[in-house]
Amino acid sequence: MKTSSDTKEKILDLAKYHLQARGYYAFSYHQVSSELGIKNAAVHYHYPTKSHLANDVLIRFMDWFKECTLGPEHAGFDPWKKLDWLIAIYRDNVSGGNQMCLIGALSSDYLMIPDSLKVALNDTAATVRKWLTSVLEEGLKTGVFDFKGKPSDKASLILTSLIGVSQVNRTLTENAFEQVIEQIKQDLIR
Amino acid sequence: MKTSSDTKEKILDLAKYHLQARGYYAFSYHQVSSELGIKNAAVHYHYPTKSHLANDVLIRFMDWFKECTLGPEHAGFDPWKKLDWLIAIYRDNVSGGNQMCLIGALSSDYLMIPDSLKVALNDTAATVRKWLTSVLEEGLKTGVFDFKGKPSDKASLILTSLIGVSQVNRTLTENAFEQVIEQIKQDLIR
DNA sequence: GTCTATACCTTGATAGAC
DNA sequence: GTCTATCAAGGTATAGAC
Repeated sequence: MKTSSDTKEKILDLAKYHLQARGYYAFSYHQVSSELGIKNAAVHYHYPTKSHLANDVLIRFMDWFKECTLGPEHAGFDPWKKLDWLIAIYRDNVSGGNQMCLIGALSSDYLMIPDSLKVALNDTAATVRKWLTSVLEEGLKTGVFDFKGKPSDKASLILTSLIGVSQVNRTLTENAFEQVIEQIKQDLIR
Repeated sequence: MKTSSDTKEKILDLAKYHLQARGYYAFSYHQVSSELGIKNAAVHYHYPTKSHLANDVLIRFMDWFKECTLGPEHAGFDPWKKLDWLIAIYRDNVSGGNQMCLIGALSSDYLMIPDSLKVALNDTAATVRKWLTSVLEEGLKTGVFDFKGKPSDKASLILTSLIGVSQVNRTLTENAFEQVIEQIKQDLIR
């Protein structure tokens, strides 16, 4: 059965890709519509404005993130495995067509996005950071991680380096991403 | 004496500001010209295309960076002071109107910038990373820093987190920048 | 060195036919 | 749900007067 939401989902997928490849401002309806074989007006039918579209991309990601991290599978993960799960998301971004982090891609155009989108962006960033903080706290308590400083600060450091490296991976060096991952892990053991 | 390069310099200053505030793609000649009280055609006289302008902003930054780090003043700095000098650059970006790192701002539009600009961007990123690596090596040797892993990996981690946090400082939390700085320092001592 | 004027393109978005 | 047609806005860039 081909439902009406079929195209809507495909639009979200493509929009997410192009948002992460080019950022909010440079991303356009034309990119999405042409790759889908439809006209830009058809995209406007599903998502009246650009900010609606970006907002739904963000909300869908946040829902997915929450579903994963709160789900039964994650409950069985130890802190290292949870961290690796997060890293894998970013590695997929980087290797799958040099994409940036969704949060970073929208943040880099922060001055140009509407306020409503900023709210969703702040929510998403807070959700990820909060989860990572709890993972670090758990690892510290169970002794599998060993580091100085506050878990919340450590979470900010790890998250910003992941965001940063997926932004400049194309610029920095051949293999900046794996270098950063290696160092993140080195700084979690003693 | 008012030289011809007076306006040219002002254009570079403004272009740098707007590049770091909005990224390459969203930044425009109009922003620069209007704030300077001239027309966009006058800017084109000094810098024929957008990529010429961005290129010169980048080159000027790289020259300044090299001049500082190779100059006599820096020779007297210990590794902590050198690191603080780099951090201060980023802190100025963030506090001076929520600007991003110049490298990060251009990297986020990497798919849209011309190849010639990519070269200058890669050069600049390599220059900074190389310098930071040498600072970390020096600190490790003299015993003022203590960390696991390779200095070059550590340099990539620190640099990407600085780039990342100046990108998402406006998104993440109230004081993400100082949190990240605090953790970077915690991870350099034992 | 700066101006006016203009050419040309791409966007986001809307109206209305099918 | 998708189309054609169209619009206004804003961008890069050039030509030529002053």
